[in-house]
Amino acid sequence: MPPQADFLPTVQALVQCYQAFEAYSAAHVRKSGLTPPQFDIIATLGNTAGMTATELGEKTLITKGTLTGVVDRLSARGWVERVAHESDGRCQIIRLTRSGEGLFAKAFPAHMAHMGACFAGVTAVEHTRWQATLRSLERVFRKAAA
Amino acid sequence: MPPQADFLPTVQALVQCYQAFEAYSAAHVRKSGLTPPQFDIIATLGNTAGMTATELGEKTLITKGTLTGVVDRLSARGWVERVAHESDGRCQIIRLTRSGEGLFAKAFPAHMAHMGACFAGVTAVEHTRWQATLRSLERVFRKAAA
DNA sequence: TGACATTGGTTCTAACACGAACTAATTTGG
DNA sequence: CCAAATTAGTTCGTGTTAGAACCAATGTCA
Repeated sequence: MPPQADFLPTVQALVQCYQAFEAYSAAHVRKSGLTPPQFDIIATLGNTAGMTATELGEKTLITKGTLTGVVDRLSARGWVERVAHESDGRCQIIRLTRSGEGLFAKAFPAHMAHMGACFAGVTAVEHTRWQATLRSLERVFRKAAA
Repeated sequence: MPPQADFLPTVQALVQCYQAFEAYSAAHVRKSGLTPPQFDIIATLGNTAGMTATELGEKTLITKGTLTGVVDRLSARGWVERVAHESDGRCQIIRLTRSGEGLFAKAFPAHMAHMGACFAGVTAVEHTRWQATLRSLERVFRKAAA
C-alpha cells in the first residue's frame, strides 16, 4: 500500500475543474471572434497606456516566442500597435489602438457578464473558501518547484 | 457596485493553481522525452488490452482530430500500434507495443513518484477538502454550460 | 431493401505552445 | 572606455489544439 496514493483524485479533480472552466470561458470568447490568448491580451491592455512585450507576457503567461505571433495577428487586424520605447531601444510598447479600445469596451464587459452569470447566487463566504483552498493547493506545487 | 464581482479572484486562483500544477508536471514529463499528451496516452493505455480511438479520446480529453496526429507520432516511434476491430469495420484498437509497455513500466512509476513527492506530509483530510472544494467549483461551470 | 442518418477516423486550416538559436541594444566590470 | 554578460524580441522546428469538412462503415426505418 503506497502511502502517497491519495493525491491522484486530487489532481484529477483539479484538471477536471479547470477544463470545465476553460470550456465554459473559451466557448464564449470564441463567439466574439477572438481566440482565448487574443482576448487575454486585449483584456490586459485595456485601461492601460500599454506595456512592453516582456511585461505583457508575464501578465498573460504567454511565452515571448508565442507572443510575437499573437501580437502580429492582433496588429494585422488593427487592434494593437507597437511603438518604440522612448529610452530603451530594445523595448517596444504594445498598446491598444482606438479600434482596439472599442473592441475592449464591448467584449470585456460582455465576457465578465458571461462569467458572472454562472456564479449567480454564490455567497462571498463560498468565494473565500474556494480561494483559500486553491491557494493552499497551489503552494504545494510552487513549493516543490522551487 | 457590481453585485457579482467576487468571482474574479476565484477564477484567477483556479488558473494560477492549475498552471502551477501543469508547470510542475509537464517539466518532468518532457524530461522523459514525451510531450504531456503523449505521456497521457501511454499512461491511459498502460495495463489495458487497448481501446478504440474514440474511447481513448474520451479518457484523455483529446479531440479525435488531434488524436490522429498524436497516435501517428507515437506509432512512428514504435510505442503504440493500431489493429483492426474484429466486428466493427470503422473502429481500430489502439494499444501499446511491447516497446511501449517497457516505456510505460519505466516512465509511469517515475512520474507518479515525482507527483507524490510534492504531496509528502499532506493528510488524507486535506485531500478530502481539496477534492470537495474543486468538485463544487466544477459544478458551477458544468451547471452553467448545460 | 434502399434512402438516410449516425458513427469512427482522417485530413485540413489557422492558431497556439515551448524551447533553442539568433540579432540588436543595453549594462556591467575591469 | 571597451570586451563580456545580460536583456528584449524575433525566428524556427516540432508538436498540440479546435473545429469543420470529408469518407467509409454501420445502423435505422419505412
